[in-house]
Amino acid sequence: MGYQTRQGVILLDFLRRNSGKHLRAEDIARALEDEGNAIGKATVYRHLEKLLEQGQLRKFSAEGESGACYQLAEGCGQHSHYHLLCSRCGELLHLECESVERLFRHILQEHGFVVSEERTVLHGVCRQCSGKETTQ
Amino acid sequence: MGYQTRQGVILLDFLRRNSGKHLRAEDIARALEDEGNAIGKATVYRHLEKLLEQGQLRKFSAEGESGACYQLAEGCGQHSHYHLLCSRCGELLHLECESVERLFRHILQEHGFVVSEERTVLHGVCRQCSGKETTQ
DNA sequence: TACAATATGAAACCGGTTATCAGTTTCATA
DNA sequence: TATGAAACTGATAACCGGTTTCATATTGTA
Repeated sequence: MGYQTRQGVILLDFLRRNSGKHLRAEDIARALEDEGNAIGKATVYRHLEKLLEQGQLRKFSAEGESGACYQLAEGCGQHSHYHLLCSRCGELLHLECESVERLFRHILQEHGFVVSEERTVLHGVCRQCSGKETTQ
Repeated sequence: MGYQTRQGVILLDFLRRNSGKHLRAEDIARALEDEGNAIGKATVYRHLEKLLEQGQLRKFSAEGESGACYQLAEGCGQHSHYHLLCSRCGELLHLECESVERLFRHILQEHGFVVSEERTVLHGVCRQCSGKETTQ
């Protein structure tokens, strides 16, 4: 269950070379095509799905934008930290905070749910953006 | 700007009778049809949109969920609730928990980030699934 | 009542994502 | 090497939540 394939390698390599960016499936497919390593759309989605299941990838949907964004979850050092995604500017912030850990422990103990810090992204608006015009 | 219409009344009445539930547009349309008060899909969406603008309704659109769900915002004293998504079984759980609210307040005060409970989903593994074989 | 403003709903459309399925690739074994 | 079963691929079609269109119907006021 899990052969190594040309496409899988190409895709993972691409994600690594572009870690830090927010990639939409569509963009990935097109970029690979431009590089001369076209991979079928369906295959791209399948690999992204697999990486998600393995927790190697994060998926989130930016407000207003159509379609989900993906970002490799690798690295991310030793200390546990949490992710905050600003819906306005798209910035993914890292948060190290004892309170978050405490909450997740609480949810585990009181509600029986194991929160995966790797996969979880808190959505909202960052300090800079909430300072600006709150339009809309 | 804003005639009172049969459909508007029916929809709001339905929402009131079902406040507390998570309603997806699709479900609303079907339920009304079953009650013999069918309203066109487009009209349902239009009314939901209007209620949202007026702040009478809250919309939860989170990844992992298929389609947005709506809930009347009336009362205001009402508890917020949060979403837990189990990566194993795909179940979307609703959590009402003072601790979560406290954390979000903390993140706002200490880290300047406004967390959107509407869009945030905590990913992880639910009680049932973590009981079973941890396979994979 | 008359009529302009507004609302309705069937159907077409949209764009991201998923399912289908015949053909291809991988890899352990012979 | 050669084989074959399991796994993977990819073009395409289907799906799905949501939006737009537009001819028709309803509302409220003058």
